[in-house]
Amino acid sequence: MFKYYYDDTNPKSIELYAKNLIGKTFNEVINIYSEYIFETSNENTKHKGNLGDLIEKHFFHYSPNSNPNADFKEAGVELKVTPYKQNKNGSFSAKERLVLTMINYNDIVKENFYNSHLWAKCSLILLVYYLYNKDTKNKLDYRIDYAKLFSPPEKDLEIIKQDFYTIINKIKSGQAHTLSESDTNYLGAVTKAANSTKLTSQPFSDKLAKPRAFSFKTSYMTYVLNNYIIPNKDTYIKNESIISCSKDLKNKTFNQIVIDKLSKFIGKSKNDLIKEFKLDDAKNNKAILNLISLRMLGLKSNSAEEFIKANIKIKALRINRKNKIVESMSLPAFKFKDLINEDWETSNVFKYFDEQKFLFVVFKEDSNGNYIFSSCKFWNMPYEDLNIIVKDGWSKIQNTLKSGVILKKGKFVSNNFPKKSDNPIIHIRPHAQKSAYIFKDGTSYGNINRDANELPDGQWMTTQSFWLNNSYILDQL
DNA sequence: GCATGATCATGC
DNA sequence: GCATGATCATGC
Repeated sequence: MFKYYYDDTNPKSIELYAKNLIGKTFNEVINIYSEYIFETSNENTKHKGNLGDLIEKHFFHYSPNSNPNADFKEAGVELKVTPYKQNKNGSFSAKERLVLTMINYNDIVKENFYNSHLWAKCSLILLVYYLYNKDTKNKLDYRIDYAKLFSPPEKDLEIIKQDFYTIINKIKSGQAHTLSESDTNYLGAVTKAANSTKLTSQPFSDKLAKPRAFSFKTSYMTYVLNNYIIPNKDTYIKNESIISCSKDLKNKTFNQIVIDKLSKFIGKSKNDLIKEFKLDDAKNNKAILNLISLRMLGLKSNSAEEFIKANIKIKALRINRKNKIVESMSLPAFKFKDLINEDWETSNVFKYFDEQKFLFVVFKEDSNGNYIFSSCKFWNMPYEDLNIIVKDGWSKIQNTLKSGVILKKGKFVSNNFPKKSDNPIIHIRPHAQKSAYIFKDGTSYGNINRDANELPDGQWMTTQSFWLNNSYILDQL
């Protein structure tokens, strides 16, 4: 038998043994390595930790546990079995965040980073990646492709520590109930409960909070996957970094470093900055303010390592002379048939704002019509805005889909979806290259397949997306 | 003047 | 060619 063909006090030995998993499906692993008779009925297929438990039990031959120490205590190694996926364009992403350990609101405020359970769970991780495929019916047929030890690099660790204290400080100020994953950069506080109604107490407020766990964000894990796990990729490109050295993070937070870099340029006009950075201001370059923002940060491209890991989008905003933000801000387009079947907590809109951070770079129009760089700020949607106001707007849009969309032909096609004025934060609007419709009477126009998608009742409508109201964005600055 | 519907521009 | 970010422009 294969029992104990590894030294559980030695990380390298555990990793070496784990390499036996590579190229095998979970079923094959069980057939080859299990010393038990495997009973499928015992495996609750809904339990997410399931595949990890399976590897612990049938491959490493120890009992699954949920204690706060690392799985291989002597070696200080934590085992994580986690999915990745292939995107439409061929690239690979982590499928989900990596949950590390529950946050005990009452205890965590007494801990520091290095004596926390979190550190025991994330200092050295054996990452076992399997390829997720939505067409594979039986999870046991997923194939394991990588098994590798991972420790967060020094620079990442500094940011993770900052995230840890951001979360702790929010708990200390009695705000555990407004925690959100997008509050932080690499380490997030993700909701973790059997159902959304379960709540728990917090030390500095009477308000009950959702139970949460520390996790590495999906965006962070995608970077880890592509840069530390998948070996020797042909396409490997070293991303630019904003932070050159981990020492820089000892005295200042990542966010503060970014703000300081940008702030040096406050007061300069768009035209000043175009000259300064020798940019080509082609007449209709819609990305010029974004490009300027990148250059102010010392970046050549829109792919800074830290922004990818933290899921941060740079948004250049224009405030005109009347003190209005010129445009609302679009989200990725959605399909009606997806939206109508969604629940709020797993909806794309919720996920987007729960996970997305923004760096707003604000340009204000002066009396001569010049846009002047005036301020910048990191932003993520506050918990209650998302879970009360946006949720309400989202539900009403979903209800219109359920009760039936009425399209009215004219020069423009109008509809009965809730309007911008019906919700303080979000509205929906067309988002396609051209408009395209199929009406109830069978008439149609436009490139249906490219620009429209089907409504529940068989009509087709120009593809829409959610937008953040410009008035709301202004309030957030 | 602004909301709403529509479309342009860029990067992959 | 598509997805997404950014902006235009008509009609109320």
